[in-house]
Amino acid sequence: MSSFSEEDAFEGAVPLSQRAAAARPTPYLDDLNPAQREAAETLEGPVLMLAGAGTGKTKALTARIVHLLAQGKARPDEILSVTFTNKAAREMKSRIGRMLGQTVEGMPWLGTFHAICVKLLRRHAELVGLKSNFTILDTDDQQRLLKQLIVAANIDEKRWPPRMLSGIIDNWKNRAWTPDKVPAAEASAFDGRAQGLYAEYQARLRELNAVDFGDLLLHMVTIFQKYEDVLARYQRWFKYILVDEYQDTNVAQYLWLRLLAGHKNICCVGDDDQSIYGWRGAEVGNILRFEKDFPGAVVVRLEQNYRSTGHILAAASGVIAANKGRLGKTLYTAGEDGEKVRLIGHWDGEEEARWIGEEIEAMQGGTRGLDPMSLDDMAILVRASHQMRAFEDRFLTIGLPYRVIGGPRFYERMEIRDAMAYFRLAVSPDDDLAFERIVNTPKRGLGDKAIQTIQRAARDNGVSLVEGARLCVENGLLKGKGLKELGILVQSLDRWHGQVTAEADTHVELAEMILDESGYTAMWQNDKTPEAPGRLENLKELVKALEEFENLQGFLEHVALIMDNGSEEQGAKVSIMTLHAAKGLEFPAVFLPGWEDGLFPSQRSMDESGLKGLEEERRLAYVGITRAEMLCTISFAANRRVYGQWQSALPSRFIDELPEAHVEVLTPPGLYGGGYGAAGMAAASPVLQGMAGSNLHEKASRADVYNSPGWKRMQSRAQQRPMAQPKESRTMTIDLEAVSAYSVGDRVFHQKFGYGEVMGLEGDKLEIEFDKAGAKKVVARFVVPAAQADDVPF
DNA sequence: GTAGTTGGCTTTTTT
DNA sequence: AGCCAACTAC
Repeated sequence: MSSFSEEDAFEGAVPLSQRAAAARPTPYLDDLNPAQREAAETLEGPVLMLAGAGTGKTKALTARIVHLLAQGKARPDEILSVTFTNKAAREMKSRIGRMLGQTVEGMPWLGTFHAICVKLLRRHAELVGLKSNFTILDTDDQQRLLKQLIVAANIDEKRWPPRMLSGIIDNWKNRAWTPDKVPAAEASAFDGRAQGLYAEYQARLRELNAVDFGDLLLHMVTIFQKYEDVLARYQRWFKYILVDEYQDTNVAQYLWLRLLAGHKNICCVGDDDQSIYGWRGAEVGNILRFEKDFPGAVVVRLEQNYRSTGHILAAASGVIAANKGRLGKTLYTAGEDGEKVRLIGHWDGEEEARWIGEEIEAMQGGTRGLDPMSLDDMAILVRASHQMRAFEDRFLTIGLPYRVIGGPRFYERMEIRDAMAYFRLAVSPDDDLAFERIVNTPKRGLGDKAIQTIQRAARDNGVSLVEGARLCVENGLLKGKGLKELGILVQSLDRWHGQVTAEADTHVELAEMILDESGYTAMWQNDKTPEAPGRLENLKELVKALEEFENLQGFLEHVALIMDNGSEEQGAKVSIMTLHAAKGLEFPAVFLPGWEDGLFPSQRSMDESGLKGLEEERRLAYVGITRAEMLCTISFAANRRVYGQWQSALPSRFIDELPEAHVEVLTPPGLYGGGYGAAGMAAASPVLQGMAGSNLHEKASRADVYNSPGWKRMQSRAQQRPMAQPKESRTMTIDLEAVSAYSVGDRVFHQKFGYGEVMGLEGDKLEIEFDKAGAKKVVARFVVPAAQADDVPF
């Protein structure tokens, strides 16, 4: 064994790390600050590590694990170390590996709650009526199953959509309520039928030998509560427990941890100020209650921030201070104050995107007075994903490379899920959900009626759908094309299953064969839609990913839990993502657009959760600001199109909570008269309502912003830097005229698509047949008459 | 059984 | 506005 072997540690042989470190017994503790060091060294008893943003908690956490190992307190497989995401687990693994100077194969219990629960549940599945080879359903499978139950129960699925039911059930599972434990107070949910449907759903899952994500934890909690011997065994086994992002734990996870920890050595790491997942069941209360739950707990505060400048930290602290019921931390930095947080207001969302685009280009070129910065070092963090669109549109037109983080995941794409369904069926022919998914994909002439026939045959005979299909074929219960095709499908499934078992070919070849013989690849090859080539590409990637696994089973096992994104693209790009997706990340320069009341804080959040919701939004603001290392720019727009309707809004109340001393106001008076914050806007707004976009400067109201240092600085800068204002008003004029400016037959030029001819007019959009790029509908202001193409600055 | 059309909904997201 | 799901017309 080449790695840190379990036997070595167990037999008492001195591990390499320890031998090499004989002179300095704990080199991994050397560069920790006192708080980090205390967190890493307090091994016995409950410890709460309150780690503010950017205070090096992962460093402390990894040092703690290394310390445990080096001190011989536990073997690598006796440490339970839980994270929320696979990414976090991976990072932790690689950091421990780096610290130890070797790979960490001996830490089988470092992983996500779900991954660890799968491992445990496979061992004890029979205790909750499952077989150990149960399948894990994702959200999509779950909802389709619920829909079937809703339809079967004769419930109007319009009024009571499956989505809602799945939400209710997830919620209950998050609180560790099995169907029989749902409190009476909740009985009215879903027209009073949720509880019954929940019970039915669980029964159906058991029939299918399947679990959903929530079940992974729920079943384990059930087992631990019911079978003391099983629990005791794991309590003894896990000598030390570590939990990352403790503020994000839900009730089920909390119970799971408490059961496993007993009253022993548990170290929870988290930050109550960064709890932003309340809406999916996270209980901030868990971290707030820690000292009560674990008497004698040592609380260590990590407050020295290594990420952000003084002004940025002060601004973030100022905002979060408005929240009640915090454990309380004071972040400080030994570094410089740096630039103040910049604040700017815009006329509308498009202008905001335009301005940010220009700022990014300026920063990239070093024109902002700072050193040139890579696009990789900049990020735009938005509250809701639909806000990304404005930036994508804008960046596409100016040719600024960007990447969207967190969009639809690779394994959630339709073609991948279809392919996976085929693989699942090949491995386990009784996977009914997979069968339903692909039985008519590609089209085999098997519609609703045929599927009902198959289902009836299966149900009547108490067999799986594949067997039901076989019966239908044998007894000629279907007709024509469908019958023939179904016969072929059943035969193919038999053959593939045979090969999985026989392992005659490699699984990669088998996978290719399945996709080929099923006609699935051909389906996309014959598809003329623009996304078809991409889908084929994804399928290739899927097959490539298979190579890293021993066999199909192993692959399916992993994929259910590890929903990673596809390959990383090359080249420097600006990142665009939601605030939620940004947690845990950091960037030298961060843009925080859309700080308007109703959007951020989100109206919905406040309506649904009141003060609690508002406070979570505020934590989100805190998370956003603390992502920035050097430069943080907050912006808002007076007008924005929401669901197709123009709406005006006031600046976010969080803007008023920013401590003035740490903010520089950039708002150009041409656009906004007011000082900053809601008060200023309220005054400026009526004026703005009446403006058509052309004469913005004349109508702007005067206010104290003219006297602010920020404005003075702006003015002095206006000459060095082509600022938004004069250029914008010109572009806006083009906007308004654009619709009428073209007629059918005009030759036009588009930044990205090149030259083309106008074929039609549609609102503010033009239908253009581009010479190279083909037919497209393009917003009129993105094109110019072909004759002017050379001298229009985009 | 499929293709085009209309109507409702719209935060955040990991596993 | 834009997306998805369900419905209606072939």
